Amino acid sequence: MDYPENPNSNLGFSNLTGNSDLWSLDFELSEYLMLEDHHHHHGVDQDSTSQSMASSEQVMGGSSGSTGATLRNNNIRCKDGVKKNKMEAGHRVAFRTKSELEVMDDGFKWRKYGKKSVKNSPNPRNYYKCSSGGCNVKKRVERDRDDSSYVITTYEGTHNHESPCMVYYNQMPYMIPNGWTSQASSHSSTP
DNA sequence: CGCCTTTGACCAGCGC
DNA sequence: GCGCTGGTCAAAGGCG
Repeated sequence: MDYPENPNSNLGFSNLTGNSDLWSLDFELSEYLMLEDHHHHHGVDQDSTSQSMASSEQVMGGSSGSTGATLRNNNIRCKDGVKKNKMEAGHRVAFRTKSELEVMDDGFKWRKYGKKSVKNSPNPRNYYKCSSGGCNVKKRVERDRDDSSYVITTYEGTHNHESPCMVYYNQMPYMIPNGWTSQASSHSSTP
């Protein structure tokens, strides 16, 4: 496993191509959100994070406007925002995708640790955490309360390890749908 | 046998 | 201070 050093591999969900069936079903990126004080300018920076969402913009731009991305433009808002500074551990990104499956394989392995129902929403919210030891990345998945066909996924934190199964295609990280199962227990770094 | 989901309890922050 | 809401824990069970 000798992958080139790629700084933006922390995101994990960088590029979604039509390979993964799960995402390509109705994958349609209506909206992305970046919280934290990580204010980015409009398409100026070539930062790793912006690169990932740049590819996201391609998806949302390329898809037909049937969904009306701006329709729900103010639907999702950073309500929690930066109320607390304790979680400076990483960035926070929220995606709103159209999919029947709420659990999308982004190349990482997650362990569910909680489920709560949100007020004013008929659908519960699921809390996941990265299974890798020492990795504190958390993920929050809920369905849009207006359109239950949409799924809002919020990533929080930065992975301190590579994606269990990621192949680098040209310059872009490229994800394989579900192949990580075979090498889940490669090494245990925690004594 | 190990890892994962489930589910209620617990806790902390905020508003009133 | 109390209640609400959201986030996490942890025990117990399930599945490969």
